[in-house]
Amino acid sequence: MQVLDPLKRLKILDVAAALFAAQPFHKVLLSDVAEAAGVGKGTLYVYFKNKDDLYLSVLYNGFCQLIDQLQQKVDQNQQSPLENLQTVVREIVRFACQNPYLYELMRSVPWCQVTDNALWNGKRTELRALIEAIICRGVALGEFEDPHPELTARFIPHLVRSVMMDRELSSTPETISAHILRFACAALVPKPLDRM
Amino acid sequence: MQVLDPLKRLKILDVAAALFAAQPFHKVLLSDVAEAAGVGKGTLYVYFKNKDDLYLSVLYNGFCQLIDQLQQKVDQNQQSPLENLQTVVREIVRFACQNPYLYELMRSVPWCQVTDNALWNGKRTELRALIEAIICRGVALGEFEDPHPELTARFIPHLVRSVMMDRELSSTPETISAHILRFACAALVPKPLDRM
Amino acid sequence: MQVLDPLKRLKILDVAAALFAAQPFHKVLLSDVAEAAGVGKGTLYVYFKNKDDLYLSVLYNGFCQLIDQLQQKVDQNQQSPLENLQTVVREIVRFACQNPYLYELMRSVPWCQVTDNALWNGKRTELRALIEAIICRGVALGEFEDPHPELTARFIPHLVRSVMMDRELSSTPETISAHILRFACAALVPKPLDRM
Amino acid sequence: MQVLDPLKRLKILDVAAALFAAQPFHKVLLSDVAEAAGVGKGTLYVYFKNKDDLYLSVLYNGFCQLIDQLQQKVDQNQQSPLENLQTVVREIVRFACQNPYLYELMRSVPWCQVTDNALWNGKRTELRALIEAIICRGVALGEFEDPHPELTARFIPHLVRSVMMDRELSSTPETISAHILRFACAALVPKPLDRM
DNA sequence: TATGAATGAGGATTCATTCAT
DNA sequence: TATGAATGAATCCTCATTCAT
Repeated sequence: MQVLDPLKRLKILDVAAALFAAQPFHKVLLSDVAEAAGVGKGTLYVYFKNKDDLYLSVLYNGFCQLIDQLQQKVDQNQQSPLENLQTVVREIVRFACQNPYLYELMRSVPWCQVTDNALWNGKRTELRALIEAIICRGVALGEFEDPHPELTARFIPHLVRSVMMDRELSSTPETISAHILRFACAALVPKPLDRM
Repeated sequence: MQVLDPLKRLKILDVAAALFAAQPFHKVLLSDVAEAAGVGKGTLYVYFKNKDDLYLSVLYNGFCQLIDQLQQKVDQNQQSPLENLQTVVREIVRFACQNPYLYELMRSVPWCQVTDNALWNGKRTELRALIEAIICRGVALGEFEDPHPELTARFIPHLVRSVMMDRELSSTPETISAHILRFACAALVPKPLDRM
Repeated sequence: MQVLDPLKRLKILDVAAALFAAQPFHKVLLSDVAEAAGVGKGTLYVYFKNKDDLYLSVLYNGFCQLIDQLQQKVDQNQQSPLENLQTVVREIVRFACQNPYLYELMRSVPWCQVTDNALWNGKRTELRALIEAIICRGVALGEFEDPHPELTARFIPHLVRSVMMDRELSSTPETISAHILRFACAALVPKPLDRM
Repeated sequence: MQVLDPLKRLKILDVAAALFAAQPFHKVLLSDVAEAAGVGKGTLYVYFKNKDDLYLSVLYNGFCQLIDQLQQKVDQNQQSPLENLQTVVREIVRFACQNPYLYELMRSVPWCQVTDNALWNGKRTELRALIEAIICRGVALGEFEDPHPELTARFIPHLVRSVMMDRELSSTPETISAHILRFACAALVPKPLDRM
């Protein structure tokens, strides 16, 4: 869809993200979204097919942002797999702290049946692949040891979420990152003597 | 609330769990719940105050079931913390496999603002406490090593969910339990040489 | 569709017929229909799928009524084809005068795409067939003379409509019937001898 | 209203006639009209006050066209009332075959309450008057016999429409004209002597 | 107690119309 | 003049909830 004013579209996505994450879908009124975005109710329908489409676009947009940021950070500087992993965890935690609502939203498989569901799953896979690639590289270089990198790759984002879910903790991003990393590295980094 | 037919109540909770887990709250119609449970729409209001109450009861019921099963298994036989942890993980995985909808549902922070929200959250805390207690006991006995048992306790249920979420893997409960345990133990069980 | 209270359904159809005929479709508000029928807005949706369905049901209902009345009158008493034709014209005029709105509505092929469109066309055909049968019987008995009974059959209802359309005439039903009959008989009844 | 590009105005009227005739008023979107006419939505408001005005203009335009053609043909050559009637019927049928949508549209009483409704209805009256005049002249000359010329005048256009409405017949304009004329003349032309 | 017909507040969506360009 | 993005009033429709039976 050729979009008229991309900035207006982003503005809408932005305020919608905050609203959708703060309340369940059915409590978010499009009139609230419109008002918060400073546009008319009808304008929402110029940029999005309907409420479901808006919701989905919010999720997709957030996903893309996160992956782009990760990819950029990982590609940017030549780092070891361990450093990469640290970077990824820190970035995810940072993103989750900055966009707690959005990150929580991204948890679930979207229930709206849209035509480009494939596109969607593609992004999901992309994130997993990005993490898995780091682990695999680590295994190849002998830095990591992991019989199931694809499982571990799935764990990482969930570990972040598990901590984010209970906001009353008010742990700092650093504490969270550190604990997750400790957790992940314990499983990945081979030790002089085997255990278990 | 003194209820006349506890079995009918459970039947309703059961089908509601399946429906709530498969779709977001607002797509679950009470008429669907009633039909699936084989009762009249009005009957739902005999057993539950309203839709929010039904939703919350489903969650509460789920936590009670899971915790009861866990507590029973843990108390039952005198075991070491490590064995306890293994038991807990296996039981959670088993529960999640048997009640995939319910377990998936239990993930979320409840957004309904009802009076007995606290009661509800109490159960979630209870589950965490149960796991945390095992870890703390392990630390006390020198079997485990963990600077943040309360964080680790939060991780466990989410690790299970992270694997459950992608059903296409078709991993067996055993595989899942094993990988999660490997992961958790790596972080908890001290090794001859420290790292990090 | 098994209908709950057939009388309520008829009541709704009745007031809806008046409203739909007095104004174009888009000016008829369902809230007006509900109020006029003395029921809640939601009740309309218990008896009809949506606004289009209600509109269509009004038309269909009117059609059925008219045809039933005609069939009854024609079957009732043993009459000659000419007498039958007179009866039919008088009945149509009477119906049109009693239900001017409804009759005007029935003019057009319904534009709502409904599943039982066939059912609909069936009724339309039924009316034509009823009239055509009378003409054909007349031709067979030598009372009428008509190379195209199927065309003539189509004319009759339109002749009525043509007169009904301009209400300011305030001709009596009798005048209208008489003129239409004179018109039709002139074309149908063979003459060496004058008639009427 | 002084209009800059009369051809663009006609183009709009043309496509609007087709759309209005094919669907009820409320299903015709101005965006559809604009697109079909190859102009911008705003342009419609340059040539017409609003949607109602466009609709009315379509009808008015149609009547003007038809009446102009008829008047011209009737005035053109000195003819007997019977010949005039034949000309009129043939011309109406021709017009209806060439502008089936427009003609079908002209059937209805206009429901828009606009100020120049009168102007509009005047044109309809004009058409009736034109036909009535022919019949009256015939009666005056003793060629016709009709107690209610004003009723008969109303019949003619509707007879045409009644045949046009069912396109599956695929009768030629000639067949249609012939049957209508047979019908009309039967009622109008006095006989001891055979007619046509 | 169990029911489901009736309800109407609430919210998504449409589309004629405007106006800055 | 021509445009089409933006608008919001208008209205259809949903669905949780009630209550007479």
